[in-house]
Amino acid sequence: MQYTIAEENYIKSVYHLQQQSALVATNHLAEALQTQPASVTDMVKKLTGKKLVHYERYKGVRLNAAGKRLALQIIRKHRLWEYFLVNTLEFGWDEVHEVAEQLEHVSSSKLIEQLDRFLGYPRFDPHGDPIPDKQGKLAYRQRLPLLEQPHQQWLEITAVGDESPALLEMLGHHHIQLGTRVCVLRSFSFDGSIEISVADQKPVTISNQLAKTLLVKLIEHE
Amino acid sequence: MQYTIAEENYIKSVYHLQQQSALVATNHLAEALQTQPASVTDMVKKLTGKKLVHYERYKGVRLNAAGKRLALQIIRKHRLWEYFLVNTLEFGWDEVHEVAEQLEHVSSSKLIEQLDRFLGYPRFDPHGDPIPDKQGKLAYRQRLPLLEQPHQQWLEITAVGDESPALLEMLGHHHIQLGTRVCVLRSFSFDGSIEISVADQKPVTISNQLAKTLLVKLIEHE
DNA sequence: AATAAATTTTAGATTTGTCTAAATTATATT
DNA sequence: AATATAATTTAGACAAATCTAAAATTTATT
Repeated sequence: MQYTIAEENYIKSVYHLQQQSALVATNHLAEALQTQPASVTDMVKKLTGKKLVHYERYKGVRLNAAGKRLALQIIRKHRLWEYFLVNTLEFGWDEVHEVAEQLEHVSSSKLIEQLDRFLGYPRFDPHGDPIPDKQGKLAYRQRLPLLEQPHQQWLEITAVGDESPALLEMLGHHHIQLGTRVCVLRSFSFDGSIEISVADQKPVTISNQLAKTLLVKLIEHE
Repeated sequence: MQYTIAEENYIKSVYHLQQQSALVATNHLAEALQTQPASVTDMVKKLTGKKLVHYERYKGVRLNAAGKRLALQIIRKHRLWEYFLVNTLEFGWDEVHEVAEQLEHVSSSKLIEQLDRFLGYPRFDPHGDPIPDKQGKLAYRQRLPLLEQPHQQWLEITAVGDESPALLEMLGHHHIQLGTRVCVLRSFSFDGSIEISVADQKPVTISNQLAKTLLVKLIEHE
């Protein structure tokens, strides 16, 4: 079956909001989709009719198995396009979201399979989020807030919490990218900032806010 | 200004139909767009309001300067995507139209400029049709029906008259592609078929229909 | 437990793009 | 030139996706 762009956007939003709370509230969806709660109620009824979500009046929505499958397909397309835009067309991080938002609704399974192949079956998008494979499987990788990591332990940046130009600028300034290795040296109680080593550069201090936005994995031994 | 997908499709159709007759009839547009004449009248009025076409009741439509500019932008996107699908993602000729039809409506000037750059600024799409440049300029290349060419003259296939799987199969059989060199040896009055040399292969006979569909340019001397 | 506040749904309207059927205008035929 | 035929437009309706305002339900507060 084919779905409209509006339907696909709702399904994707429900998927993302479900990560936080199993039942998604009408107002949350409305906020995420920049629309009115009344519109959400209407659409949710339609999606219920199409057997993509489970819905109870005044309670909330959640995806059923078919909805989850669809959501993962859309997210797969979105993230593959983001990877393409950054790695093939040399877009910046912060410029890809809007465009991928449009490209994700192009429907052609051959297109997406060939794109995946061309890109070399990447498993993570430019923000470190996993790209679902053809079956909807997500690769796992630790994503722990840098802020809360033990000191004197080498870590690798695996993802970023947002995709704003402001964050990209900040990271450029500190020569930090996905894959960069860092090590927490100490934390300052005054403002919650921390001092870190970045690869083999001399130590720098980064704000609490930045340290919360950067996600890392522990480097075991190597 | 941003246009809807429906508006863009109308503009593109008017552009193509204008190649045949300066004023485009309501019924022709309806046929091309697989819709009802009444719907065409409605939309044409809207496009008139948006200052993209000139329209006179019961007479017909034609694009004005702004409409032509828009049409060329859409065609540029369509053909660049077709080129991408064939040359980068290894689609067959006959599989690209539908997908390009969707991709052409993705709106991001950066996307299309970067795609153009990545592809090496191609000037012709996989069917031999010219790709408008950023300014809407079309490269010129002869496209003469192979059927009507003088004998004993080397020719190069520059374009094909349709993009059906059937034609692609036929060309594969004869080892003919865009760029292939051919030479007309003789014509048969019985069924209008012609005998040709294909590159350095031994001569073959092709149907009148095929000879009308293949477009060529004369090879001057070389 | 009663009531106030917040959330959600319903009812009715709007816009976009389409449709059918009827009316109008242009073109072709006798 | 009159009339038949074809093409086009108008009028009125419909589905999708949205909106506002009012009603219903749930949750929080006293």
